[in-house]
Amino acid sequence: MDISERKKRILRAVIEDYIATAEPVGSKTIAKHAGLDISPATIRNEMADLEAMGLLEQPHTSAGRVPSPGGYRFYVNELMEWHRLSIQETERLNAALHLKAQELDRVITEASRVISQLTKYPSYAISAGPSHVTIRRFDLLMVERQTFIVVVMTDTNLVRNKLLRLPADLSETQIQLLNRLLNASFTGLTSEEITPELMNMAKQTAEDAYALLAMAVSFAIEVMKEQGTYDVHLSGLTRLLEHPEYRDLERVQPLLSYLSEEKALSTLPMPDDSQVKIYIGPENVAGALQDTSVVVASYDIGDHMRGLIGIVGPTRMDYAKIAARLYYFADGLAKFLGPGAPPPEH
Amino acid sequence: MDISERKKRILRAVIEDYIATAEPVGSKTIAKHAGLDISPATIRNEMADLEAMGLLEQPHTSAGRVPSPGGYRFYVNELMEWHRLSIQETERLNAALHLKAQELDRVITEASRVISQLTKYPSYAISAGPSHVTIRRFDLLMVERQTFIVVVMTDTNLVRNKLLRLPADLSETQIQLLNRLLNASFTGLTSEEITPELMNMAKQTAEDAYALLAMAVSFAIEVMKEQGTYDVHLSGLTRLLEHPEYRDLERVQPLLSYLSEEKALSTLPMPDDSQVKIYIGPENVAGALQDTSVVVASYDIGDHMRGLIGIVGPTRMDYAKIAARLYYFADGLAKFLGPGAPPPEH
DNA sequence: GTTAGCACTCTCGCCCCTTGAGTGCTAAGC
DNA sequence: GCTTAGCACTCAAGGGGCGAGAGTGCTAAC
Repeated sequence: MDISERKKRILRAVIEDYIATAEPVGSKTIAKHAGLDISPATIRNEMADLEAMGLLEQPHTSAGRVPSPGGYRFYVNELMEWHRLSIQETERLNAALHLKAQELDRVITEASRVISQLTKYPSYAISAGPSHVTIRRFDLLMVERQTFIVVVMTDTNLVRNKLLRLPADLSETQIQLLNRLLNASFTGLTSEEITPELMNMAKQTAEDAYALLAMAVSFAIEVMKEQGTYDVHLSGLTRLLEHPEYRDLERVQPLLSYLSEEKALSTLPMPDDSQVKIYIGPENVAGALQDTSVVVASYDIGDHMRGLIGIVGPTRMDYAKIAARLYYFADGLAKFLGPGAPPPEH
Repeated sequence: MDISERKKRILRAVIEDYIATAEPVGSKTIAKHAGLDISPATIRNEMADLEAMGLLEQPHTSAGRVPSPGGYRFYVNELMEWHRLSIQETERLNAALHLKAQELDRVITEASRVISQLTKYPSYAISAGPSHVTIRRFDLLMVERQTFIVVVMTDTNLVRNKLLRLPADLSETQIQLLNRLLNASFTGLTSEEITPELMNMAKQTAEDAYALLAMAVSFAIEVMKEQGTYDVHLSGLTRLLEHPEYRDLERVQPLLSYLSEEKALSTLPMPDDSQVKIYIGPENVAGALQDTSVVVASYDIGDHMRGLIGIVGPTRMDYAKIAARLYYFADGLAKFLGPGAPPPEH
């Protein structure tokens, strides 16, 4: 976009003032801004130009100017200085990152809660599993007659178990045999690779105990599928109400309802490249997000797994600060969960 | 309370009309009620009496009457006819109860979601674990050098596992020994009964492998503790906004914020006797619930475990219908999860 | 190209008025 | 002595009018 230096400075002043106050910004306010030695009238002319370019908007004739989504976009792309976290801020974030070593989904939940608290916006967190999980190891345990435990471990080091009951009396030897069969035939395969033919072959070998084997395998498939799917979590929904743009019930309700729907969460932006992405107003696909912005950071947690953590808020938000915090936080999470991470403590 | 038959009929008419319309009820409206052949003037006199008794209230001088919390209480205790579910309703509830056989906490979540949908109020569900869980069985599996899986099964038939890494090279024989030791010494004990002395004794026996044993035991304790604690879940928070009493943001916000706090959920009513309990307005202890009512049903799910499922809404609610639905639903959940329940399907 | 001046526009808050619903009281009726 | 018609009174809600204030666009001078 071809735009004079002065216009840029004015645009930036308008946006930053509006971010801070939530009130339309007039020419006089900008004129008072240090560093800009021009009269309100000149600024008015410039602002009219900026409006014509689609970077500013007027709520009504006699109000000040407000940034348009396009204006925010231009600001984010070209004008914004990436916020440098203060020492206090990094300390707060570090403290928040001291999550207890727990199951992955607990970490996700907790991270989301914390980010929501720090940013004052609702936050969502997603852990996207790897696309190709395989089972690394099976263990079949007999608890008592007709009661068994199957334990599977994936190549992503996840261990899951299930209690099985079935009306079949099997000997210890049969169990051991079955165990060996499972480990020989069904490890290292993705769920798609476990075909009916394969199952049939197994049936030949372990006729008596086939029911148990089938249950163990279908549990394994379930675990692999579960790993591959997204796990989304949302926190701090009602923080929306703390922001002036949502003082009006008519305006919040659709957004609240949208965000409380489980399935809606999966329509939230989920970028799979870069580190911090910003979606401003109509850049969002979901209809209910047309007046909101989403800032989301993604991070690598090793083993082909990725995580996302983001926030949802009004288009008027301090993108610089929010993006910096998310970036830092995601980075911390990556270190905490990622490839080189230390084993969980006890 | 000593109160004439006619007053009762008027009170009931007021309450039921108010429940249906959410508007203060005037004497004329009541007079038109079939079955009451008295003039508005007489009704006005009676209503003034009912107000003096604290059963009705007037929002302002020239408005109709509105039930007070005490009025609702009297209605619930003495006037209300328990709603009989229609065939359609039981069918809807039955359909909703067809939950997939899954982990307990998934069932809880799902049940809460469904009840919220059916009642149009936010719903909470709690599974209260038994107070004395013990471990029934340990299994220690070696995955590879320095990597182990510990599997524990409680007397409530819950199976949990954890992946352990520790810098100790143990032989298969050692593992088996440890396994036997664990099963001999640490099964059948509650977490309190696992004393430092007991641990010390174990240390003597299994010196080399003590670190692994200690980790297995502390995991077991963790699992027992987890079982004993409450697990609370809330669904459909934003449904509050669908009700006219919450059209005002000032009024909803505190309630929404209260209910979105994780820890606040544990201050929700959790009766441990009877089957359906109703808490009206100020009968709730929590400050944020002074203007809301809570209806909660409890049910037995065997093994000394209990579940609760309840809803939160304005004091103006159709107690008869809501209570009947919760009762039916809780009953269904008890059958589904309870002592005589069939084993999970596959 | 910049700026002072000015008329114009539009929102917001305020006051006032009307309307309508509902009450309590009084006096008459059964 | 209870019931009821009649009536004056009260109060919330909605609508119109008005002034203040903020900000604009245009014009003309610098």
